[in-house]
Amino acid sequence: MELPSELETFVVHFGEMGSRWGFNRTVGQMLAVIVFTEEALNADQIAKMLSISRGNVSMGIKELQSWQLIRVHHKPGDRKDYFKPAGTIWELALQVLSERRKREVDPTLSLLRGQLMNEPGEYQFATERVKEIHDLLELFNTWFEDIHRMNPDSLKTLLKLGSGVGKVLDLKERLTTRDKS
Amino acid sequence: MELPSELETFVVHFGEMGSRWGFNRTVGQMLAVIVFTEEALNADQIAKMLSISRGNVSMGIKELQSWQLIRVHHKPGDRKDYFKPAGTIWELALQVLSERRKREVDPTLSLLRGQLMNEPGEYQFATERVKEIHDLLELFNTWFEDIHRMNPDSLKTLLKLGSGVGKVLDLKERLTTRDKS
DNA sequence: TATAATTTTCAGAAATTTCTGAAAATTCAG
DNA sequence: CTGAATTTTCAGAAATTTCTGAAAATTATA
Repeated sequence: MELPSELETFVVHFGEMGSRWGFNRTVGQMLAVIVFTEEALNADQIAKMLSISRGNVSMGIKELQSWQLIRVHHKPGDRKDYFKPAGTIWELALQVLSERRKREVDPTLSLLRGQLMNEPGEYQFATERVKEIHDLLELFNTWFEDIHRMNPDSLKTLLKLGSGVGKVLDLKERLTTRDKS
Repeated sequence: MELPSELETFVVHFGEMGSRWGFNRTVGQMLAVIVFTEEALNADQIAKMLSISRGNVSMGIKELQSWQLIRVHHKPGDRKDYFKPAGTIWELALQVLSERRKREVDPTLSLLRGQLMNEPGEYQFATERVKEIHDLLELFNTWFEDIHRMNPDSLKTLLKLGSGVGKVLDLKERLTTRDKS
């Protein structure tokens, strides 16, 4: 199992990108070979394709599993673990977003929450900023949770509509605010 | 200008977070002191508050400016540069998202685009994945661009609605598809 | 249970990133 | 212009992250 040179560009690139997503270059490359290869791959194959040590692959696999991006498969009569993507491209993308939200937003949110509990109000200016950030993240969080539950097709429709949703909202407004006028 | 110990927790925390957003710990801490402090700060004050070198502050400022997160101010009779956040918390958050999109999505998109041009179709499986990722990112990109233009209030409304939008869409569907039936 | 196959761990090495601080460059007032 | 104030640069040092590979642990087979 060689890394086809046609794929090399992608693998290298997704390595670079991976490091922006919260895991390191090698882990990004591992994800790339797993996603772009049709058959499931075992650890030795991955090590060989990327010219990295077996131990490194083991750690990378653990990382990708903690992100729930890959899944283990077994072949009859073979004791090795084989790995495949944990879903379609669409599902993987949502999963990356979801994990990043968890790692980037949640810890901040709980810190801010805690602080707003105590905060006796001495640093008024700072406290106001804390409140603003808190509300923003909370809003984002519930929105994302909500969105994440939608089935892919509705979600795609929604994305395609973009800010066009604004217009639909106006429409809804006109239709549902009889009580207000 | 001392760093009030009440703020230390936040500054440290936003340092950690900063490194998840694409800049390093120190740059994250610099952003935090600038955002949480009411008066504009100069480079020496920032260096002192965070106990880092003057040179480091200079580099951090450049970074934060490249992200368009801070802005320089001047005081009459004072030649130093003073820095303030480049907008409200809401605007800063959008700006961070916007820059991240630019740095994480755009490069991948152009690589994929280029590849789909050439690609004579030898690695069918991989090519399909390339196409899927390409379409997904393209969809996300236009959606974000669209959304980014909305004024904060409409955007807030939209976020609050969350997947409730789905219901509104159904409503719209029923109201606008007379032509189809 | 013994042993062969496989995976995981982790100490130290290698690579990368970040930081310092002195020197160079820039800016501005007189 | 001159020179003091300020900012920027960047080589090397320090800190951090990632990687290797051999040993330990685990798992499955016979």
